[in-house]
Amino acid sequence: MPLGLPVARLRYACDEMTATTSPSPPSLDAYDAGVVEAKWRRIWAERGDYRTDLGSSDRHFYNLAMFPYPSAEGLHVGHMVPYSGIDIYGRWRRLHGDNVFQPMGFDAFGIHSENYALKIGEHPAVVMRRAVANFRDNQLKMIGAMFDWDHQVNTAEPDYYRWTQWLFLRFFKAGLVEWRDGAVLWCPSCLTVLANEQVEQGRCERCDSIVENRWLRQWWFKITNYAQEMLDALDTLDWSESTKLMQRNWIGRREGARIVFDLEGCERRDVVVFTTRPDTLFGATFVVVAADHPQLEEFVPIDRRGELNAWRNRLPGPEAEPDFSVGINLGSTAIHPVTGARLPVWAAPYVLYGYGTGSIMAVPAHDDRDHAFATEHGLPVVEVISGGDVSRGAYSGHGEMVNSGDLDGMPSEEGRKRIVEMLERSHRGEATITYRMRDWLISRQRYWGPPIPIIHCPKDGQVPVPDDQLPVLLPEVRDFRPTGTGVSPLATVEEWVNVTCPVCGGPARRETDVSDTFLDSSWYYLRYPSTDVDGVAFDADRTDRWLPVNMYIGGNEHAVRHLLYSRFVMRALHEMGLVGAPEPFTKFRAHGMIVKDGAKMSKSRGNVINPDEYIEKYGADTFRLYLMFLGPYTAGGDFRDEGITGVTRFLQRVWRGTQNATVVEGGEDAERERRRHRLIGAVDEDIAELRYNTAIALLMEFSRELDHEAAAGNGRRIDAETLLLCLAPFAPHITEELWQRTGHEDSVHARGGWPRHDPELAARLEVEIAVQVNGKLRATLTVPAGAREEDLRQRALELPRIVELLAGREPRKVVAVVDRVVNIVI
RNA sequence: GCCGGGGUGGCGGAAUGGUAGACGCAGCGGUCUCAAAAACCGCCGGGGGCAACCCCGUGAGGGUUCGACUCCCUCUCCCGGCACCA
Repeated sequence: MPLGLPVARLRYACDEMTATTSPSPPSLDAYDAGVVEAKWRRIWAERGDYRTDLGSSDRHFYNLAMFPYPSAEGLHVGHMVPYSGIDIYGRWRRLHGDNVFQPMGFDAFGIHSENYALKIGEHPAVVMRRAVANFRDNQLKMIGAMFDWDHQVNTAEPDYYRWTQWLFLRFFKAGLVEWRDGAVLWCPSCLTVLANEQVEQGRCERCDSIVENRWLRQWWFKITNYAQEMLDALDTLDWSESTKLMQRNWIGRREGARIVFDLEGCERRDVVVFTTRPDTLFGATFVVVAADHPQLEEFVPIDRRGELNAWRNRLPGPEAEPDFSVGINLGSTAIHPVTGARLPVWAAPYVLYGYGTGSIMAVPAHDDRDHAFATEHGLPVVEVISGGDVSRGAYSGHGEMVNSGDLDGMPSEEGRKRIVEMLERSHRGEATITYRMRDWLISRQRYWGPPIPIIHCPKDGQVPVPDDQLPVLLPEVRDFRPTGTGVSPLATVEEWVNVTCPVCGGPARRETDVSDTFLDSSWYYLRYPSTDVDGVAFDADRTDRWLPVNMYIGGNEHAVRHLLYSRFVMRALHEMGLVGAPEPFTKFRAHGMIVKDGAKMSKSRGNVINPDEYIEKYGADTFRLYLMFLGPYTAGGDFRDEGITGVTRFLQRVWRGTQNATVVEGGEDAERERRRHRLIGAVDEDIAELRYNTAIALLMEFSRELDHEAAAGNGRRIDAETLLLCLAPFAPHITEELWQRTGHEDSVHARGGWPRHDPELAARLEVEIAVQVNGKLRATLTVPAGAREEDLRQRALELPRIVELLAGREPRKVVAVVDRVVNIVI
């Protein structure tokens, strides 16, 4: 970098600094993170510093990170990111005066724990209790977060799942639960059904087995009732845009039309199709019904049913790559609703029963899949929108209509409206909206979950277990292995299954499926504030006071499932009048994922980094700071520990600098006050935006300057205090110790303790202006802040270097920007 | 394939359209020391020059602008999500 006089001066100043820098006074003992951290964790716990008064009407702030799924492996480094991140945010809010509630719990039910228990041959309840104790006492408590352990939650304990069952019954009574047959995805290894969100590319997300299609009677939550509301409400939420976008895509709202085609040659009289492109109606050359359509037999002439069923039994599974050669001509005929043309009716797996109406009008000229299918089976392709070359492939853009009767020559966007109007007039169709999102399948044929609180009575049907008989305890069974027959292992516990019907008193059987783990976690944030209230899932007063959650941090891997289910549950409860707010999380930020060698950390990959050893070796403060300093909080990245010594040195400097900064009187120094106010303002802004890495960089810079000043004997006490307060959210133990050592009796984390920031005092008096010639830096200029453009121009043009470069030429133009730059164009 | 996000020193990363590389790691040089470690200080994108300085440089190419890492277009690679959704 081209540097002139200022550098020379800087060098000189530093040399001087070297001379005056002396080792720490002998009275200063060495910083021992282990001792300091243990001491303060003990004191905080004894004093109950972080027990929240939930009844108080103070400025409340509900600060939450997604709770962990306790597994035998323990928490890895990646888990510590959200917990450190939320704690920094919570401590910062507390310093700003909020009454912060920051609870923690355990998502302890579910297939993951159960699979592990099966593997090691222990009971899941035993494994779970051990894992929870390890997570809490050996790991979570070690990071020095201000979790309020008086309000922890464990979804696998009866005092929690009692209310999960209660919640199920509220939904049941509100008509939001259905027991119905449906095509479900079945994992042949986990031996249970999966929600479609739990299937990735045709494989089970837990065990990677190829999933199968099954037809089972199952419990469903009607989340699709809220598709539009949940989509609309996204606009009101302060969430990471990427997360909102994923939810929008998942909900998948599509505008289009339903169109009726009469049928001939089969039992069924007509078929309704859904299309997003009604403008292509004239290009429909055949109709396709989903291969998994439950009434497919009705679409085929009676004498061909055997053939159809034989074909159906040979279909490839759901994991197969799209194969457009698979299809069967059903032999019946569809009548085009406008032209009256006779179109063949086919069945194929490329059409899905679960979306739209389960049947389509195929327009091979303008849809890639229809084009591929038509090519495979020799079906006609008719172009109805110009703009592409339909002999080579489908053209799905817009254009001018052709081969469309009276509409020829019209832009297709316009034709779309005209065709819908035409269909509505003749009652052959209507404009409609369809969503990609499906209902939530919550049945699991497994053991380790809350039994669904329903009793099947031969006379009264599906009868809810009365509230006063909750919880339906999960029976202790010796053999909890999944059966693979489509029923849960609970079905083998005869004395548990056989009950009397609450309505008629006759013999009846319990529902033997348990509910999806995501149901447990869809309402845990409602439980935290009320864990100490008996007799209700969540106390109305507490809930109104504390919900919605003000800040929620978690991984984007839960962007659709957990966050969507939670929103649905909250919204439904709101509509039932049970909670005041329609949305559970006002603000949500996804943290970045820490990976190791480019892969997600997991035991199976053998790349798990255990945080315990780092905390043991460097201390929790250093570890927290290091994780936050790795990069932008919301970005994530590869875990390396090469840089951790930088943080160690930083804390050493803080330890030394703050204790040696003793100047109280005569420390009025306008320039240092300016620097101090700048620090407060900048750190404040950075924390608010979760820019923890840059906040730490500012603190490092400040601490080095303070350390130099302190070593020279003129470090200001007020600078030390400011540094400690601004650093406190990141490094809670060391700052508390130093706060005490520098003569304070209260806590550095006391509510409302954040240093006052005055933006005017933070403003710079002098600024350095870049002087460019044709956009290239040629000199700099130091001027009073706010100097006018005219003055900047004049001063710049007088600089010797600039005079030299101009060599007498007259500048064509001189651009000046206050406090920034002067650009001389020649 | 579609929808997002990104590509900046040896490395992690900073930069409201205005001095690219803050902060940190590693490296090099130094202070201290009998020595080493620790700690502290300095240097640290590439090239040229004795020096003053000059040229090049934010994935590639083009554009807008007095001025572009930042805005626009095309391409490319990486990461994430969705994926037979009509």
